[in-house]
Amino acid sequence: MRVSREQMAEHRRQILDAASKLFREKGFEAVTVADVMAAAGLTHGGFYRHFASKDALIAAAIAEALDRAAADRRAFPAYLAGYLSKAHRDHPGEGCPVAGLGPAAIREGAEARAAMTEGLRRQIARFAKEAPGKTPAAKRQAAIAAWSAMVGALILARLADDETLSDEILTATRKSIATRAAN
Amino acid sequence: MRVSREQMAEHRRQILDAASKLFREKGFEAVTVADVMAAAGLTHGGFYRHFASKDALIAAAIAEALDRAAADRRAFPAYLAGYLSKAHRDHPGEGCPVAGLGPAAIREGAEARAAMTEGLRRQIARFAKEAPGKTPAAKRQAAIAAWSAMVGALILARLADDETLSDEILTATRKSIATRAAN
DNA sequence: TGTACATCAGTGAACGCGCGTTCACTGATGTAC
DNA sequence: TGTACATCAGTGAACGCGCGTTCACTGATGTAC
Repeated sequence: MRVSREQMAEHRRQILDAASKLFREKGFEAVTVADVMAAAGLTHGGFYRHFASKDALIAAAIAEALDRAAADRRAFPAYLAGYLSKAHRDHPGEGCPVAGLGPAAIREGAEARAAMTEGLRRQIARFAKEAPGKTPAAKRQAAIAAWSAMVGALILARLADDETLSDEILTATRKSIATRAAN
Repeated sequence: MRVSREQMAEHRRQILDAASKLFREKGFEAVTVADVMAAAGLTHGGFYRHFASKDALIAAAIAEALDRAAADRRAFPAYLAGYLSKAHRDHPGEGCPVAGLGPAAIREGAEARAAMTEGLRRQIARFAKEAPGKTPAAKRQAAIAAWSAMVGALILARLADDETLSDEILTATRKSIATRAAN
């Protein structure tokens, strides 16, 4: 049955939230439209009143997750500690969309990649303000290297099936970046 | 029709090579068993004489690609330059299996993840020998941080749809690691 | 070494399941008067 | 403000395609004698 405009907008938000979380946890392909709708408390048939296709949902979910991540305003040291933490490693559903969705987004449509690229730009610009270095170029270089290492370490830590090694990857990269950032 | 034992072994190699390349290029899910067999010059029906399932092929292809990558014996500076190059970024099919298959392997079976973990260990141990640092622990920490940054930068460079930004990610991370390694 | 037979790698059609998408229908919302 | 009607968000069954897997068959390989 028909629902109010406010209700429909709320449903759209629920669908995006569910998709964004499920995609980060299981990947785009392993999550079905029916899974997303069920997680949002709806049935799958109504999906197409909100999105033109699953691909459109993927692009929208990426943009949504990146926007939310950009709202994080912590200073770099706190951000780094949270990023390379066990909690973040173990909860990709609520975690960084670049690490969680980025590798798969390489093969997604133009819209998805454009959103990701914009997310990268924002993150680099944000880190560059606090990065070590005498010139703006040096700061930017340090910001890029730090961000690469953070994303890489989180992915490798999630990949390692040995917890000791996984923890070591987080700790070593965290310390290495923190040491440089303190200069 | 039946083929000789040598021929069959050769076919198995061709299947693994084709799979390893196609998976890195398009991902595990976008590549079908029929795609792999066609790339190996065979028809799909014969696949199950070689592997028990597509999942078994995925695990075998990961192990195969990692073994081949481990055969690279270049010293760190040359390896780094090749790793964070445009050629490597633009040809994932022949590139690093950790960056190309690792993120997707997080959601694969235990065998695939175990092979990846072993690959990580080897790479870290290899880099640690040449890494900067006074103690073995410091060298190992530097090796982990460098490897994280390399994998992360390659993934981010492949993700960015703007070539200028993508090149910048490669160059900035390469310079940053090289500077540290020189200490 | 040659011959007869069993084995089995590879072929291509077929099967069956899962999933994205469509559709007829329901009934509450929104609007026109 | 109240009433009649049109709209349309959501439902759940159904469709159809793609893909992993199976299977009967072929004919060359490998083996027994």
